[in-house]
Amino acid sequence: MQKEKNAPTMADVAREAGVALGTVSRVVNGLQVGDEFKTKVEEAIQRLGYQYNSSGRILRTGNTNTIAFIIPNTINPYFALLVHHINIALEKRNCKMLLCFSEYDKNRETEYIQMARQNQVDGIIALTYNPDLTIPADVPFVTIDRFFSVSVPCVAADNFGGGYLAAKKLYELGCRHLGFMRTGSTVTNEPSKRKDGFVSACVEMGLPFEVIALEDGAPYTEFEKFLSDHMKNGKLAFDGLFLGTDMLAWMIVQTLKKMGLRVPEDVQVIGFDGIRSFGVLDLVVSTIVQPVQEIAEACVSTVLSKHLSNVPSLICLPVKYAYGGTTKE
Amino acid sequence: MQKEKNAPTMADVAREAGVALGTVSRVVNGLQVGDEFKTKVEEAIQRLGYQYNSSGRILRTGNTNTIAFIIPNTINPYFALLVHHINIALEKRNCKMLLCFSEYDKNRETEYIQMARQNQVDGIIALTYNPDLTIPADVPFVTIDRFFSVSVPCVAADNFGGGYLAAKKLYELGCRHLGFMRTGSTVTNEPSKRKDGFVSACVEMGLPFEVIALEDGAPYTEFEKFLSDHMKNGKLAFDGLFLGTDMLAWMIVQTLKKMGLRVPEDVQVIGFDGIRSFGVLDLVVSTIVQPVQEIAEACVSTVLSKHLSNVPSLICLPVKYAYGGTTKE
DNA sequence: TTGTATGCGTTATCAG
DNA sequence: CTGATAACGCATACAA
Repeated sequence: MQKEKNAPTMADVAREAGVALGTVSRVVNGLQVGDEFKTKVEEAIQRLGYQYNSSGRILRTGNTNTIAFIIPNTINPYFALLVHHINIALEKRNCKMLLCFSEYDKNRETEYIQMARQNQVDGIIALTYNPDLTIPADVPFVTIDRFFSVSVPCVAADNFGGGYLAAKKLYELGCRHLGFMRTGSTVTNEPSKRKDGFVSACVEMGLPFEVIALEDGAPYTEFEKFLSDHMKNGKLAFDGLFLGTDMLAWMIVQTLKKMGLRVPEDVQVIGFDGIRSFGVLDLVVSTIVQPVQEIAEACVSTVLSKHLSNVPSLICLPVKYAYGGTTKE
Repeated sequence: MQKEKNAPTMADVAREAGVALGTVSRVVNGLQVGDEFKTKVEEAIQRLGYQYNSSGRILRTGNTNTIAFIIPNTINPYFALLVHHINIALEKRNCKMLLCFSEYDKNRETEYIQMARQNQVDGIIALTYNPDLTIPADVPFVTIDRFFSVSVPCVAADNFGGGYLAAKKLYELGCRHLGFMRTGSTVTNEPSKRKDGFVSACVEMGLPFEVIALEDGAPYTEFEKFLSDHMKNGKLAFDGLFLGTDMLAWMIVQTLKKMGLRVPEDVQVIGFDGIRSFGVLDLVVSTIVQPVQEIAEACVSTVLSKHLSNVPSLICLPVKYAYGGTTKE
């Protein structure tokens, strides 16, 4: 494009219209210009097919109106949803999104942060599990689901409340022996609190419960073993299960069915996230729904706020329960 | 960031290191520099925390190493997969991706094309259903699944072959009365050929078949009506169904089950795309798998090829059948 | 090999 | 209200 057949510049337009360079700039930026001049310039722009060059503008103003968003990938439906809503929230504010896929890779994350700074982004939003990520001090930085320090705002769903709600809901639906299963990063992060809320509710209600928490990468067979270890005479010890994510919940439902158990008749299952099949159809399982849109809004408005100093360091947004076929209703 | 506390520039580094501006540039770009000078510069860069400013470089060189990718959204799992692989293919070539979500909106598409040009991108890859999109002549442009003209390369799966394969496969698996259902854009595009391939195979095999093709946005109830119209004494007229996409296939499977039919015992179902639940688990339905990675590779290598003139105008990549639980196997 | 100087396209500050 | 001109940060052709 511009590289081959060098594109017309403001100088070209000025020459074509018979006005000064500055006047063209003023027309392009919608500043006060005499009607006569304005039309002359606009006609010249049409004739030449002029398009303004953003690098010139950025170089001069230092303003990119761009936010980098660092996320593992877009394959995971929850991440896809997040990307979607972050983009909408940014567009609303006339901002572009520089999307960076970390693929859960530590080095990629730091490279992308560097790249973002080279591109003069106005801020960075990141969802990362990297325990020792160095956060640049000179660019507004907001994280999702992961608390670094009070100087780095973190936006997250009310994970504790969600866990609490799941246990309460299972009880309401008739469950009397609960189980929690999850796989997660070794780093303590906000989603870890799902367990805490669950345990807290169980203790409060005086319900028996068990917990199995595996590290990311642990073989799924360990969950299967956990379940079969709790089978007696074709009956599972649990009548209600809460899973760390919808994905795990979905996998567990398959496993339970293979074991000859009926969901939700024999075991009720609640996941976490609020994933729908194909992104738009029914919920995959009964679940605690993350307020993705609100999370995105909070991230964007926080990262763009002029004074990061008087912004809360942890923004915790309410979740809710939704029926998705794996509970009685 | 750089906006607040203006970041160090090459001039600052040069001053700090006691060398000339050009020397710093040469060090940064990895050109031949005397060892002594080189270390002096590198130390200065460290001390100042210098990061090069990409707008300066772009303005000077005209080279962005960026490709714009225009796609409806990231919610649809197939699009998510595409984004994933396009990004990988670009990274491999040291290119960045400028991701643009059209949300199926005509105006957004043209705006994004304009934006891409303003950002001096080296090329554009687009998946669009806009019938009358104006394709800029001065920037390499590659489309996915949609043929515009011989001067605009189009990359697509072998949709005709996929439809043909689906019909053949259903026959092999014992089906003797086939049905095809799809919903799609009114614009004739590559995916439209899925039907043609299917019909072609049916005719060739002398199999009875029926086709229902609705426009995008048509209510799903029309498909339900189509199915119930073909029920006689609790039996469906079809024993094999081929659907335009995995999403539709999945929905139809739910509907069939609600109608009291067993899949695959009573009706076998094949979809198109190759979607996995949560992006990484099992296939959602038996399906014709799109070669997403190859499509992404083809798009990227085509859009980056220096001489677009001697590039094929339609790149058609082979598909394959995969079992996903909705066929007998 | 290193230093110097110019220009990429734009905005902003001055004069007129 | 408009015209001329100086930066912005960088790569590079040319001079030393």
